[in-house]
Amino acid sequence: MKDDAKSRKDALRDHLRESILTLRLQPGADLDEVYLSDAFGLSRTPLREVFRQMAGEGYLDLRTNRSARVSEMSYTTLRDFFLAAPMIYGAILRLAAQNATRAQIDDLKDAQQVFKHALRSGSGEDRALANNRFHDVTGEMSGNVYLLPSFNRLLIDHARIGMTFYRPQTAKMPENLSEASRQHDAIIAAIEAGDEAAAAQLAEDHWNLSRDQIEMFVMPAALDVPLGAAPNLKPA
Amino acid sequence: MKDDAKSRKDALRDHLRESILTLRLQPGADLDEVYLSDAFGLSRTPLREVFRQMAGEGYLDLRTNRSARVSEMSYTTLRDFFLAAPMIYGAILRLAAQNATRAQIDDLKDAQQVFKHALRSGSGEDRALANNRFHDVTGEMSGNVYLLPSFNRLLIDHARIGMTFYRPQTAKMPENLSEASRQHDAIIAAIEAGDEAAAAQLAEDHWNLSRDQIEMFVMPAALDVPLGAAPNLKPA
DNA sequence: AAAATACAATTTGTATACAAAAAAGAATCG
DNA sequence: CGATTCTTTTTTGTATACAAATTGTATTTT
Repeated sequence: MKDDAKSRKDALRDHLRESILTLRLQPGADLDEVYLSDAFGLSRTPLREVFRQMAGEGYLDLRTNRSARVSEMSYTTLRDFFLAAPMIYGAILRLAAQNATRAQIDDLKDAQQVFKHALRSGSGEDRALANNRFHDVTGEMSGNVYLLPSFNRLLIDHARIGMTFYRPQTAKMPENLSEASRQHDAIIAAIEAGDEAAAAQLAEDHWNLSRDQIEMFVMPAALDVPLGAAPNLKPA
Repeated sequence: MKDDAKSRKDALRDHLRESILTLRLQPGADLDEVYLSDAFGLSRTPLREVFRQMAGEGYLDLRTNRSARVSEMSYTTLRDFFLAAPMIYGAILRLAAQNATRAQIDDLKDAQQVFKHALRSGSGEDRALANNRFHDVTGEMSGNVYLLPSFNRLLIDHARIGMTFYRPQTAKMPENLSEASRQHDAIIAAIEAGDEAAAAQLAEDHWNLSRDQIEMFVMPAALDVPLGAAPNLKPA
């Protein structure tokens, strides 16, 4: 177990990545250079290099003479997200079905095992990270350097959107999640069979499910309370 | 005219960017930190931050304990390029037609003027940079943060591919270039009219033209020399 | 003479010191 | 009081010094 500067940089990167994907660090949050360099045993020089790299990947925003921030999310980005995601992910899964290696398919199955476990017993954070890992592997499978920059950018906000909207407040949530899990299984099968068309279709289905969940959250069923009655806000 | 550290960083960035896009710095070329920091009046710390950022954008490859390199291009990437480019660029132009502002359309027209001028009297480098600028503006118009990472990555290699394959060796080259220029005009018209479908179609046409040029370069017409005769390699 | 090793020179990575800019707080004026 | 200016404190940016790793060269060994 090495503990050199490089592995401490990796530790910082992983920490920031997980914190951002799980919303432990919220969009727009300021990062403290001296605190982080202290906490991870790095001087500010290598720390700032990590910032620059993660800014390029879409995790952070850098502004001159101001602190680094977790990249923002807005309602505009939500719209842009659902415009771009089906197309990019369709292409990614198509290429994955064409190019996936045996080892990558095994990785994907492992990731799905972890995801299923997170569904049963894990927290929302575990679920988001496991889901992120699953899709990340499909990106590796596609192996197209020109699609990956956008895809990886999408995965960041996919995790964050999931953390926002997949909360146990609607009755249909667990149902949606097991449907998502079934879709993962179908994606694995399509890739393993080299079935491009099926893979592309599954990509679209997967986004429609996400969009439904978000619609449910943004536009909940109206409260069933008679006019004039005081809604019981605090259930015993 | 300021000459502070920030503007020197910008100068370095622009220099590297132009050198890479025009192939003055070839794919795989090593970059000398001390030489560059000397030449641009920066210490190595800010210089390395520029490296990290440009690596994130796809201009450079960084390897630990080894010099930074101009990002590689291979025949694999050429294939990946033509798989991804029509889809991404189609989406970009579609969104550009939806969202372009008056000011952006003026920018695009300016860029096209510069491109036309480069066609007539400029060098191949001028042409590549002007073309890059044109497409860059269409990216701005689309305004979709999820598509731009891949699109910008594509534009880097688009310029480099153009520098490689658009050389004055085939008779059809000038013809192809004026066709490209006409397509630019048509793209401007489609965006100005808000005609999404036309814009998307033009994106596809534009890539087909590029692909034709490359095919012509990679698979030239066979030399018309009778069997047994010595081809005249050095024309008087 | 070729391969292997040891040593020197160069280059990359990190820490620290200092300069410059923002933010926060104190004093002044309306 | 509230807004504004000035001063102090904190934070960000850059330069430099040093440590670690890599590359190149000379020497030794077979």
